[in-house]
Amino acid sequence: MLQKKTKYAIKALLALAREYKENKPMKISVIAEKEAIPRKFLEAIMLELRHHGLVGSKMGSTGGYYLIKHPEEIMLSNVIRLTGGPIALLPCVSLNFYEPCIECLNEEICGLRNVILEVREASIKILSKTSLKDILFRENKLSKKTKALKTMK
Amino acid sequence: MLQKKTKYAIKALLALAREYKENKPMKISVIAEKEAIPRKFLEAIMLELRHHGLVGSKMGSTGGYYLIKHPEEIMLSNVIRLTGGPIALLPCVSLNFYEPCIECLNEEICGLRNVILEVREASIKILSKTSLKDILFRENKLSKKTKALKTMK
DNA sequence: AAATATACTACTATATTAGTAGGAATTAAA
DNA sequence: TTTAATTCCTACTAATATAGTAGTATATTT
Ligand code: FES
Ligand code: FES
Repeated sequence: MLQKKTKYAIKALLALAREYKENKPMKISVIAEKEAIPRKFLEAIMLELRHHGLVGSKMGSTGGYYLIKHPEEIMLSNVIRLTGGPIALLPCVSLNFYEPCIECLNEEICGLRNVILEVREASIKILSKTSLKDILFRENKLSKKTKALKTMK
Repeated sequence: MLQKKTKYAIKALLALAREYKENKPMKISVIAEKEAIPRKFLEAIMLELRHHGLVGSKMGSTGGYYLIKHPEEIMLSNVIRLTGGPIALLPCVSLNFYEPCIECLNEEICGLRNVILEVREASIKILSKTSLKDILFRENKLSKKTKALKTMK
């Protein structure tokens, strides 16, 4: 499971992406309210995202956060990894959180690892081609669909 | 990430599967040593697997555990779920550990959920078609392959 | 009866996650 | 230049989950 931190980060970035054209900073308090994220916690998360170069910030009374890259350049796999979420199901197949399996003497011939590797590849394939923009696009598509369904009733 | 408990469970079941033809019980102490699993912990895990009907047991001096189903009938997705490991990356897309996302007012139009759903489906697809027997088969294939590579040198 | 297994309950220790408190530094506007 | 509003940063705390252990009861074979 992804941590809440990761989920909050994604939602916060989506909030920024929705108003990206203007590229003016959005306040933490605004993001927090829009996305229902604990304010202080979000503060810590945004700071971390800035340290990783995903967002920029402006201090002072007209300050806030803004995306540094374009919404179509920020991939889900990226955000997950930056916020500390391993995608792999086992440490022995994780690129960024690798640890050997002490019980398995030989990784190369481990059948379990081999399957889990396949799962990771399938997951990464999706997550690394899905950008913030793609998610917003899905949002639109989904809300149109449900609206259409409702009028049909 | 999968819990150690889940990984241990899979490895223990694989140990039973390797000698399945005989279908005679294998002692916890033997499994624990073969797979390098803490003995007492494995005891608790095997007990749980038995309660879930995956293995049977025999008490007494010639006792131990044995598979109840055939190795090709026990799917990885099954073991993961029984030992408490959610496969989904978010609770809102988990079949067995479902919880609504309080911050997302409407699940149906949540773009993030939509992507994570796809990831889950891709993972399940692999995990639910891979049985213990399949893993053993991979083991064989992999060890033949690495052997061949070594002789080439 | 002795030896040897599993069955079961109830802990403990450790690590991780989620979140908070409080103040320093910065900026803009009055 | 003061004030208000914001991010920046360090250092906590609380809650939860994971990993693993202890000890004893119960069953089975010899
Ligand atoms: S090497 Fe990781 S499960 Fe075997
Ligand atoms: S409903 Fe779960 S992330 Fe939106």
